[in-house]
Amino acid sequence: MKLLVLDGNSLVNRAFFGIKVLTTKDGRYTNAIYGFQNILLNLLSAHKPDAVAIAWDEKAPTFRHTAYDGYKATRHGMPAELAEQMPVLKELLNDLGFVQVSKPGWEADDILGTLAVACEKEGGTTLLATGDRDSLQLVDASTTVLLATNKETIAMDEAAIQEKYGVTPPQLIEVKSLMGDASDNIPGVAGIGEKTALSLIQKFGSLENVYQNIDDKAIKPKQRENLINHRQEAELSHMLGTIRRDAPIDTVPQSYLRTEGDPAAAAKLLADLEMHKLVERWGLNEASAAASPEVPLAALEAEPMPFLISGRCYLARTVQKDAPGRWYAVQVEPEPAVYSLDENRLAALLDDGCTEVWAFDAKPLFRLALENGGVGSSIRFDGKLAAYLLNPSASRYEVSSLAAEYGIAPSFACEEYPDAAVLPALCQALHSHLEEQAMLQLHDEIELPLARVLADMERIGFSVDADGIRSFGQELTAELEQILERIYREVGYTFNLNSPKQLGEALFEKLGLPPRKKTKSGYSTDAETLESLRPYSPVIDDILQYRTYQKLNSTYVEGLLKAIGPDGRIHSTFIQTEARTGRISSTEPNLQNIPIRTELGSRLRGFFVASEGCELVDADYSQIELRILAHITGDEAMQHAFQTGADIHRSTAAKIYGIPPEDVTHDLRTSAKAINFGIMYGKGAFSLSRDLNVPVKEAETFLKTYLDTFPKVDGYMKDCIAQAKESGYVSTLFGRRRPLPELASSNFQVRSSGERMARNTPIQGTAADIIKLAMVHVWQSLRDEGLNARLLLQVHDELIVEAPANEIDRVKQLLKEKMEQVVNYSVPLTADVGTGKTWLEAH
DNA sequence: TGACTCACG
DNA sequence: ACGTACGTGAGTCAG
Repeated sequence: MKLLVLDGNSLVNRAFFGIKVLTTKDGRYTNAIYGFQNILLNLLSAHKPDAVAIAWDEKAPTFRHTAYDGYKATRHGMPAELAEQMPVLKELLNDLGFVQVSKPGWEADDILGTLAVACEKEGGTTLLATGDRDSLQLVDASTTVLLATNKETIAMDEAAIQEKYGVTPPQLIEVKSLMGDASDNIPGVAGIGEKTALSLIQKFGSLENVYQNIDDKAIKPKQRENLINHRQEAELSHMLGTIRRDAPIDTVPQSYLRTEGDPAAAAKLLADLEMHKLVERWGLNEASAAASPEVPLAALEAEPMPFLISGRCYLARTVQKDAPGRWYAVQVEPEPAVYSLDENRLAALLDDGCTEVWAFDAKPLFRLALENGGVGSSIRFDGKLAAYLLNPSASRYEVSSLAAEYGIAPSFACEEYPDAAVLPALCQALHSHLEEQAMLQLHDEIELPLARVLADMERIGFSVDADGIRSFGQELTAELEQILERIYREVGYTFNLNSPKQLGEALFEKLGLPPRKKTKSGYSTDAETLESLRPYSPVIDDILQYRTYQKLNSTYVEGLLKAIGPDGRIHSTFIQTEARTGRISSTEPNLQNIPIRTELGSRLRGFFVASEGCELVDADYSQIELRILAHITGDEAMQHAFQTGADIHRSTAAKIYGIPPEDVTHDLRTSAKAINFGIMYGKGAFSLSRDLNVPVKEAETFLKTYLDTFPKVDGYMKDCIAQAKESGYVSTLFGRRRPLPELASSNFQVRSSGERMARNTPIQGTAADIIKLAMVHVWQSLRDEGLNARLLLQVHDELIVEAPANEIDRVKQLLKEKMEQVVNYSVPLTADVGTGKTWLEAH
């Protein structure tokens, strides 16, 4: 018999603190329930026990508590977010057929100890799963502790404990009675820590024997004094630290065999907790199907589409790793049918004029249509975009998991395309949710048409001067070699400069520079740290320069060269369902972070060029986020500055200091600029003071003056957070939502972060909405006017168009007009337009 | 795979 | 007292 015993309280704590935020749609916390199941499932599959017992602490007072009042007095109560999950978890485990055990006055680890003894008596073995090192004392020939750490689970048997601590498992009690345990309020002997305690027990074997040999010369005089003075505490600690093995519980190992439980109830509960994947992992699929009302199943096999569908059809692609899957079409009326589709049929369907296409992931369909001379005019709905709008925080959007999430049951069976059976109902559910949440317009007028624009941008690509990039790379490589040689000479040995760990050792150990910040794994060596070390050694300048050059060379020169297609152009992928604020992102390669802030880096933009006979037209919004802030808050002073075309940072500085704008010095303007941006992100006095190089006190006053000067900004931010706490989400001016479960956290850090997201998302998100809508308008106008100019790239507040020479003037005008007129707010939007042969010139 | 660093808005 | 600015993606190291 192999018995697995879980220390429920210890593991649920690990699960709770290990997973940041996880809630159901209506705001119930589920992270501990989820994490605990993960741990349990992993244990089951790794160790395949015959029986499982899950042990829980019962509420205080515990047995050992009564013996010593200080015991556990300092242990924090369970956070409310965890406490609310406990009864649900216990119910779930019960439904899953696990036996749970607890006893008033006894702790989970006493139950662990008791069961280990019981199992051994029967000739079995026991695995004790816990996150608490205390339980290591229970290890013996038939008992192994599976110690869950932050990273992994380590199996600790007698040999492992001997190797790690140099003592036997029972001797760990002796060690602890000397060193104590602050978290458990076990006093130990003052002045004796882990090192001393271990070496004493290694030498003398037990607490008692230490006192028997108290005059031994191995014990230092000071330690001897402490030992003698605190003998009582040591003996008390010994009692407190000994896990009991006689808890009055059922000690027949067979009692812990897993029962059938109530699979239907478990499936229902998991569905309610929105943990649809876990239904499958627990093997409850049939139970959940049985629990749902019977549906007549029409068995269908996919067949090649014999004719054009007229009416509505649903399109999706099979999910497979690292490759695009196969497209299939689902028809509901007049009879359910599933068809496999080749590209020709697909392209025909997308513009046939008598079919309405509801797709899941429309962008590749738009691309296919565009490649075949169409525009995808039949595409009306995209389930993936809908799912993103409904919850932009998900990490992926897939038909199967969304169907489970939205409670969709298969309406027929299709072996070849299992998702086909839920696709129509899923799309309909997503559509009605969008409607309920007033986001249908966002889908119809922004996201779906934008998918077509992005498909076109990906298809067209951005022409680059490959030779130029290569020779720039050679310059960098040559320079890098020299810098590297100098650095090695100055440090005195060669090492891997790309390794922050090795660099830290070189700087702070070999050269003895003063360390500043610490990271989780050693010394911090980021640019800010290095900057502050510049006065100490000339090597710092070289390292900073190396970093800059290395970044340019590996990420940009090498990265971009790899991405050039056979047509000499770079075709990035734009992801519309990634950013939680509503922005789009760019990958493989990322064209939204090409350097510009330094002269050297910006040279790369010179290699992004217009094709033969064309020029680039670049337009970027001026201060779009601050303008949105001015509009959204209704602050008259800020609005006035934008309405009169003033320099916003100068005018902010003038208002704050009560001086005429012309008296604003460069430094004052810089501070105003920092605070203007800081406000939107929820920056505090601490970091503002660091940015501006002034004392925190001064930054505090400055911040307060700002908020007094712009009271509506202050009011807006407060309202924004209060409203978000009330509703659980924030919205942009276009109605795009972002749920913020972090706001309900009792953890200061998590909650504060949620509050900053609540301040920033409406602004960043509204800006994203605006430029997205502008892109749709620009793309459509270029088409309508029969121009050959093409949108190439969006960089959050900037659009880049490639236009034939004869279209330049019209395109400049069109871009500016469409971008500025996309909304009519209380402050004007302005776009600055430039042209040139390269991106560097045009911007 | 996660941590670190750094490029952009 | 907490820890200290929002949102991204990519290259590199090290366990």
